[in-house]
Amino acid sequence: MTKQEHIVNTALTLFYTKGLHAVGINEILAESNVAKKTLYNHFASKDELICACLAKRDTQFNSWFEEICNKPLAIEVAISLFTGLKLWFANQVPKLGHFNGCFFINAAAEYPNAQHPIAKQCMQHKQTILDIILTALLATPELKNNKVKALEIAHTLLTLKEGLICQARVTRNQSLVMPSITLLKHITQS
Amino acid sequence: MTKQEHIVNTALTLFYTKGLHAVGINEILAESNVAKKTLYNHFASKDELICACLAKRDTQFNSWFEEICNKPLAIEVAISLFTGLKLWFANQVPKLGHFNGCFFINAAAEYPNAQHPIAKQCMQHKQTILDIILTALLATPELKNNKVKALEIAHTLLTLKEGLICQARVTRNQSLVMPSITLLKHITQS
DNA sequence: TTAAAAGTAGACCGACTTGTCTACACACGT
DNA sequence: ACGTGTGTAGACAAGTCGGTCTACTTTTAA
Repeated sequence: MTKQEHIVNTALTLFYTKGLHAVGINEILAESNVAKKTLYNHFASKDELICACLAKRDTQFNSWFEEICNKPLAIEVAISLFTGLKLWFANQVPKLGHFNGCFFINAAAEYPNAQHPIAKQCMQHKQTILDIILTALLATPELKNNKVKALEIAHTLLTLKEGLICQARVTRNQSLVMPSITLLKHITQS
Repeated sequence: MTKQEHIVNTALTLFYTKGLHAVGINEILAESNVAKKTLYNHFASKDELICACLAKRDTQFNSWFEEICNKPLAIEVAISLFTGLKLWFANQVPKLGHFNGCFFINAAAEYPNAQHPIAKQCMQHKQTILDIILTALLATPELKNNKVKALEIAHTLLTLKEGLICQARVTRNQSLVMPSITLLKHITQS
């Protein structure tokens, strides 16, 4: 593992669990046992390090999310999504780390200016997630010829996903997934 | 208006638009034209001021939210909720200020420790919102005798609400409400 | 073997943080 | 008229922040 990767890994864990403003450069250095000069050799500023962490989390999360969504039928995509989320909330997805909400929503909350590179990267992540869901839905026989409906369902699934993450994050309650699942059954019946 | 109220109003606006850690005491003082001693006469610490702001936002938001939910039929509660959110996202609800997501979700993102008073207050707010929705649903003829289903729908509506707020916040896209509404129509048909 | 690259440890800088404290001004009820 | 709130203005303390820089050591590749 490169020094650079090691720094990003340590920083990502700290940023994700404590927040962006709450974690200082010195804490990252202490935790990773790296000299300050080394860090600033690889990253021009704290913001740039944060962006690298967002990028890392993006690939990390998306690879898990694509697995989750890769199901042959639309209803299975939805069910798999919710059961996957439930596992994540219960800290049973090691590669995502200890659950602390959506890193990108948390980050966006700390950088409200939409023009800021960090905010832009968070926006980009959400678009990618929508694309993953949409691609999965369009690969199913039910929806491959109905792009309009597929996009509508993808939006709805995304909304439910974000809502569940936020609720699990704030209220620390993991049992909220069930209503969404029964809801889904209603949709697919019609 | 009391000095204390004036300080809370100014602080709330700044905290909501810029984030908790991003706004310092001095900025609040400069913006409100108040002496530092005055502020610390009313609030023992910045954390206590933040808690006062959360409390203020809580009553402010809940009063709007109760209006929104106060509809005779369950389907109208849902529709009113979504159209209300859409208005909020479009900055057409003056009493809620310029839209910047859910203040409590944003705050919780900056204080991940669930034992922290600020985090607790955010949790409490979400419970109150659930209660408001549930009360509104239980007041309708369709659901007044079915508390189980009312609670299930309340949870689903809450999830959709949080999801929409987060999406509107991060992606700055207000047109996401429609899929949720068509979804709702599917439910009520069954 | 040797020169360059990349690492460590940590002093240091200026700006900013929360919070305290002094010195003074004004308003109000007795 | 006077004392007691409550307010203002701002210096100050003590610490943290991101970031730079020096001096030295280790690794790496030609």
